[in-house]
Amino acid sequence: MAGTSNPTRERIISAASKLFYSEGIRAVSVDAVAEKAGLTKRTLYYHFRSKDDLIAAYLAARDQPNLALFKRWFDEADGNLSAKVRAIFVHLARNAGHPKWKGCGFLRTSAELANLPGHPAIKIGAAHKKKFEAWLRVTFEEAGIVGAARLARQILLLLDGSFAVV
Amino acid sequence: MAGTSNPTRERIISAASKLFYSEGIRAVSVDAVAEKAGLTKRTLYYHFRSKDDLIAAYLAARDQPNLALFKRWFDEADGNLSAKVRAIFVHLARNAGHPKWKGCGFLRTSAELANLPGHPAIKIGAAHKKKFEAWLRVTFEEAGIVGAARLARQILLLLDGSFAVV
DNA sequence: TTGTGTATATTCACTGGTTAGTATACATGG
DNA sequence: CCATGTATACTAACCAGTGAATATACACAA
Repeated sequence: MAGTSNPTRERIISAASKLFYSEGIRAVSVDAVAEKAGLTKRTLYYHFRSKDDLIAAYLAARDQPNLALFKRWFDEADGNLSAKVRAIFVHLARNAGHPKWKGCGFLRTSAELANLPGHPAIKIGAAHKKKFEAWLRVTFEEAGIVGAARLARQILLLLDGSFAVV
Repeated sequence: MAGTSNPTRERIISAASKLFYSEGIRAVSVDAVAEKAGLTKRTLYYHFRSKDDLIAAYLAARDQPNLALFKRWFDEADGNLSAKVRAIFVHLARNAGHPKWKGCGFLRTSAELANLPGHPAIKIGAAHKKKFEAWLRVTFEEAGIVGAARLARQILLLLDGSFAVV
């Protein structure tokens, strides 16, 4: 049931994650994911109904860790609120210098699936963004910032811009 | 020779433009482009060496008109420099409301081709961005803005953020 | 004017390879 | 014996790119 961590399933998601992120979703075949995970495509299809399901699971698995990472960057930064927000961008810039950096997985996925507006993966990406924006807004509100919602929105805009590659 | 406008070639690019932008590059087959252009795939391959060539031509064809549009939005806006910059974002926001809006074609293309770093289309996209940033910088410099380059860079960042979909 | 050659442009039919997804059988532990 | 999980081997579709033939147009010689 929900929450039951299935090691095989997680191994598949982990393999998919690496391949989908570095190569792109449409460029990676289900066979390639299965091979990377060390099992057969048929086994993969036992754990996932379809490739679309796998894509959705890939993004869903990135959701929490990604948010947690951002929050950690924020929390662990010294200084006032402004410095903490800046810390997120600084860390991001550092990551972007890494050769494996390929931009935001959520943004890239939604770019690839732009012709499938109802795709579950796109909904997951949108929800991810909304969660982060909401967290920012609440954080600003608790700090007594006026126009917290507006500021959160602007920061998200800048963040998406930073995420853009090329 | 260069500059010789070939109507068939342009018809193909026009068809490719519509399909690539609305559906995504990898989701659109060469056959589909040929059919949309009202000719055979083989004819398409007479005018373009490969699909990659066609992709590059698609982006190259978007380069000048896109820049011209942004400049026009800027030039035709009333008010001071700040208002003129804001006009770009206002127009963009209006476009983004249109149902056909799918974000920035250059960004989306480079997202789809992220696994092919040397692809000519990616270079065209990068050059497009650089051109616009350079134009912004020169415009700011002529207006006597201090830190024109820095400001141009920041605006581009915001712009990319605005372009992001989802 | 007529015939002929040549470059441009277009088509039909095909190949070789890849892909998402499946039918079926085999294992293994409770 | 049965549920869970895994593998082999397949299908049906799709797709980028090609070989070979054909049509059109224009230049130039007879």
